[in-house]
Amino acid sequence: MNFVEVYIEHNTLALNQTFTYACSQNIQVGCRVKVSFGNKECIGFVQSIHSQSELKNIKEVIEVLDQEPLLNEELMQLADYMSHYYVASQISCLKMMLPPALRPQSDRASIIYEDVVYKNNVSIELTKRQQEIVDTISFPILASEFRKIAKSVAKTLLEKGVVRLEKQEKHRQLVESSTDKKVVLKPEQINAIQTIQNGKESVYLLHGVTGSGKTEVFLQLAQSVLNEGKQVLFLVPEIGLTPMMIQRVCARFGQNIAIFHSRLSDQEKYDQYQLVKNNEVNIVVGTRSAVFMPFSNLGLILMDEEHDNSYKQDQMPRYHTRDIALRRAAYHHCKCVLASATPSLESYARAYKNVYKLVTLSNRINETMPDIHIVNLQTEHSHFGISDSLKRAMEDRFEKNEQVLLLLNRRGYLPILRCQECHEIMTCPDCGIALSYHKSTNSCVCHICGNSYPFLNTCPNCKSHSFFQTGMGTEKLEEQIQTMFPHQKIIRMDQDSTRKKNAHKKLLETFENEGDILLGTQMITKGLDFERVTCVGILNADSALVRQDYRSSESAYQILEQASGRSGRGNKKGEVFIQTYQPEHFVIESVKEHNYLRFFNQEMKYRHLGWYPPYSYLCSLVFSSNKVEETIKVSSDAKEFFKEFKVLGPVEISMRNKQKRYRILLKSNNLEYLNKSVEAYSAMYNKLHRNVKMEINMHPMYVEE
DNA sequence: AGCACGCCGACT
DNA sequence: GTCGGCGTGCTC
Repeated sequence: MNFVEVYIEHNTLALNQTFTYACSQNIQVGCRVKVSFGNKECIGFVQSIHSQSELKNIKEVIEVLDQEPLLNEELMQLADYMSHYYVASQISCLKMMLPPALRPQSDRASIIYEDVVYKNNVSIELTKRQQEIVDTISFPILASEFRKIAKSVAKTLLEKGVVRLEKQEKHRQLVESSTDKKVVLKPEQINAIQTIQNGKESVYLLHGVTGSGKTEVFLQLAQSVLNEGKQVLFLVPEIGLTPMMIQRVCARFGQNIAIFHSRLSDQEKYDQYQLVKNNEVNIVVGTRSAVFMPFSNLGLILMDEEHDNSYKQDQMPRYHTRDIALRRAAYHHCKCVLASATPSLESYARAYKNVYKLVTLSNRINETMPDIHIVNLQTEHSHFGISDSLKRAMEDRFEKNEQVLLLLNRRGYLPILRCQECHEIMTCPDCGIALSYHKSTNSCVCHICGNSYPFLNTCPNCKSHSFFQTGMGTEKLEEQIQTMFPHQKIIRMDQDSTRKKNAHKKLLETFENEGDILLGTQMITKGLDFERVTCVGILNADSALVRQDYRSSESAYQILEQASGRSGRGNKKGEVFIQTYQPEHFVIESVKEHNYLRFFNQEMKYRHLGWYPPYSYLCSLVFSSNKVEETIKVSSDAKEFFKEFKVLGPVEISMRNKQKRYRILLKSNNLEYLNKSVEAYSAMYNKLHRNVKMEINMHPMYVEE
């Protein structure tokens, strides 16, 4: 009889311990089991196996769900590391390692099968038509395809036993074939490739300006690792935002690829996961969850746009893909290349200190950086949010049959609904923040929780019917630009217009073929590469600068620099117009000069003064409950507990779910001690207070919330 | 987390 | 007199 230590599938830190069950069958660590827990049945995950146990009243495992372990040694260890490092429950980390279809909560993978037609090796008299069909088809073939071709004959052929049906796991084809463009490398690119290939260092920061040909460097590095018979992991931020990157990787490596991202269905994720597990592919391209793929022989990790915030998960476990990637690279003794035109301060600081090896691509392939014009909105006239100089530039582009990109980082029609009578703002009942008006759905939408309410054109406070028309989002901008340029084709890209699957791709294709203006939110700043785009307009550069967050300058710089980088990527020189009320801001000036180092040095001074990362480690604790006094009390107690650290707060932050929230922020330069303290507090806390929820975020990307 | 047990107020 | 509120304790 074996005794197994099992994590119970309940995503709570209060239950972050193993329970012992007896098991008479053969079982291995990393398998799922069905057990009775309390008075109900639960799925558990086997963490360890022992031959004896001190406990009495041990129940027996009801059923062993997996014959082979779902996770290997490496991934089991990784889950354990994550759980401690991010102070998350073990089971939540274990779940992250698996595609949804295999996660402990689901009993069995709901694997979809499909019918496949095989030809039998028999000789039977056939009619001319039947023979013709059998000859033209190349077997095996999908049953649906077979029926399409054979039509009425299909049934007969089956009955006669000429062909047979077999069930097979359905594997969807995600890789699209496209043609690879051959590229001649610039000396700078060759140098970068050689530095990385010949280097002894394990982590590289590839700082390449936008349009410097980072992708080709990736592809060449990948190729040489593949030639050694090893696997490559290629991480990208949001898959929808980097369709061009995917296309190029597919074009180069064809069928050898698995693609993994959040927009796949559970079944598709399972398929792609199996491709890796069964060693059927050697390259994985994917977003942050792809970092947990079951590699057996990893040879290289490439992380594109390493600064991107979508690499940090904002639900338990709140991991950062970069941390995991570095750890996996260390385990597999392989190199990890972090790349960006606008590296995160953390990474660049490490490269500065030679913890990472810095590799720089400072020239564009076409040798010309776009000209940046700063438009001072304090002095220059603007109409519909477009300044005169930007308007002139746009008219000029349309005459030359070139394209324009407009960035407005705010979706919807009106960002705020303020009543003209009582000046009341319509707010989200759950989050307490202003609702945006969306004209397309005639509704008020909360951009935090996503809830939407029908717009009744009546102020809930004073029943008036008139609202101020101040500010604008992408919907309104689209409308107004269309009146300004009635003959131009405008494509709007934001969360609302890209909700459907593949909407991204379709919009971008339409823009490339027949569009004149692409307007959108942040999502148009990433990874787009259109030769005819020679003008980029950033309409509200200030909105990014004014956020109350220690990282706001950094993300503002990233957005502005990345957006600028979309201009003039082809043969023609590009221009960028940045509209701002603070033209002298150091972020704006650094972007104007294309001077990352200036931005870096200045921002590092501010971080040093405020003792923020990379000079310190942060941990945010957010408390919430429906009892305000108790929440305040608990958060103050927490501050007392952490009195050896620097603690900011408690401060009230925006509501969630109708509940007020209070946050404290811990700062320390001793990561290990901070981590141990938070873990100890968490273990204690979950037994103590159950009516006040605490959310732990180690190394948060935002603290303003 | 989810459920049972247990002790107090407002109801047929 | 009971129904049901949620504080507390436990789950191998």
